[in-house]
Amino acid sequence: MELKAFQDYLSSQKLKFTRTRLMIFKEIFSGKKVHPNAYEIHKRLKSKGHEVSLATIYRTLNLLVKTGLVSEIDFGESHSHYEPKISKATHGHLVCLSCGKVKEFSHEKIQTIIKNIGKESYFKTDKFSIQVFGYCKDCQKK
Amino acid sequence: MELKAFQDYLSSQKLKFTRTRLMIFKEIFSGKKVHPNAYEIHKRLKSKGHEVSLATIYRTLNLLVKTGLVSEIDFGESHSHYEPKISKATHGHLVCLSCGKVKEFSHEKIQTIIKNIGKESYFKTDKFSIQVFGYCKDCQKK
DNA sequence: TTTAATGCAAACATTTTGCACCCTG
DNA sequence: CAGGGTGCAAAATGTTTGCATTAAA
Repeated sequence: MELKAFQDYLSSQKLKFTRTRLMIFKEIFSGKKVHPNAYEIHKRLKSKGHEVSLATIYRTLNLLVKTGLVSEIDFGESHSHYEPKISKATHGHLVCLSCGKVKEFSHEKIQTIIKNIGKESYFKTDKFSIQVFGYCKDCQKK
Repeated sequence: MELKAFQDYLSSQKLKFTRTRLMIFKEIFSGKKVHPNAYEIHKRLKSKGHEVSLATIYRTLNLLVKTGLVSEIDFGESHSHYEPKISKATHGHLVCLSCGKVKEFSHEKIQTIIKNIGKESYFKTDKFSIQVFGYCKDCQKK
């Protein structure tokens, strides 16, 4: 599982597996379908009585992104959000322009198409991100 | 053409069509396949002898985005890039992780697929963006 | 006990804003 | 000439970094 991979990465780099890193890791891999930003992680940990500085949260997030276990995503705001890269199938996000809610979707066909587009341009595709902006079911009513 | 649309928007909002706004507009719609950020626009204008403050550039960019004539795009950096929304066909970007070069691609099939994904979720799609990251032909050689 | 991790505050980078003065309509 | 536009500097945001202290291994 992912925690093991994180620990392995840390020891391979002679880095330390600390309580703080574990808490941040858990907060992202908590299973809830959320895409927290650094501040939200900070807030959630605080509400559980864990005072972790924002600086450390940013440092750990960068570490997790480097390991490849976490993706940094952009919802058109001025800050980044983070999500576990558990689902092997690449997925995109439906972002509601009214309430900000985010819903994931996945579609293998798109993945195939994009790989082919890359090939046509002699471009070696590493990863891709799709953000779809619009209005969710609830907000359309208003 | 787009300049007319910009002028119409300005007068409809009782805003003014100034020399500065025209220069910024031209810099984005210059026809070159570039996706400048605010600072690059500033630099390019300066090199032509036009001293425009960054604040004004940002204000004008926000205005152009609001009119719908310009799109704000994100290449995974800490700042936004801007491009004219001329091409009716939605397109994505191939962003080289090594040299930063950006190449556009378009694919109607993806557009159709995404519209359908929206429908399945009762999500009213407004716009979407696809960024593909990888390595361009030249950088693969290194 | 050695080396990395953390918190804090300061530094940074990008973008926005308040205000005095300037220019367009 | 009235009301919006602009430049400037300061503020606001989000993120990173230097350094002294703390804690893994």
